[in-house]
Amino acid sequence: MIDVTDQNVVVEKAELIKAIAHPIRLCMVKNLIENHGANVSTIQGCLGASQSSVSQHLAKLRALKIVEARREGKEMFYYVTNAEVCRIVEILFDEK
Amino acid sequence: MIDVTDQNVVVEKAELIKAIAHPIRLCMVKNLIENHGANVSTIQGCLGASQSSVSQHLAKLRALKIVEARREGKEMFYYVTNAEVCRIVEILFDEK
DNA sequence: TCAACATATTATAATATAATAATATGATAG
DNA sequence: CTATCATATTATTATATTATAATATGTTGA
Repeated sequence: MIDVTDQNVVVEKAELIKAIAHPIRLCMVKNLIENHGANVSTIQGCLGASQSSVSQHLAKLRALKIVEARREGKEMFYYVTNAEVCRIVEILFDEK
Repeated sequence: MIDVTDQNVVVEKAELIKAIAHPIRLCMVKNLIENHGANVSTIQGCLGASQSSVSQHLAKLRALKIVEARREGKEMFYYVTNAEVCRIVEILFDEK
């Protein structure tokens, strides 16, 4: 009666939104969407967070394929690659 | 340069999605939306969770006004009252 | 009134997440 | 090659979340 597939989907979706359910990460994702990506120092500048903190939060977003990064010389350029997350952020910050 | 209002909005939104960023709570909300509400024993039956666990998770959802409850005799009837959350759940479980 | 049912609350222990500090890696200019 | 800049990783501690167990509250029928 309990569909295990469905259960797994719920767990996965919960993990996905958990990844953006933190002020720093949500702010990062929001800004990355608005600005079509940015490098780490820029992201850091916007928030008040430490280098290590920003990097660790980005690692979590990367782990769930919410963002990806490409190297640009010394810097890393991050951008959002998850359409579902984009839609959710849109709903959250939509001035209706 | 840093808009405190915006900061607060981000914190609030992060709290909102954090409330549904747990498998049990996400499953509850999803089912409550699909079934237009339910009483606690029904909710409990669907999940494998204990009475106490279900009740505590419902309390969190209540605290953020994601759900409300009305008494119906001995039972409590819960239903989702947050439109934003409905839209997010819709996106998450939409068979595209 | 009281037993039982449905649900909520509280306390506590287990686990997960986050912040901080220190160190490591990779790229480039010189 | 090496110093420096940009970022990542690791270790550790502080804090928050969760599950479990026990107890409390409110409702109803006998």
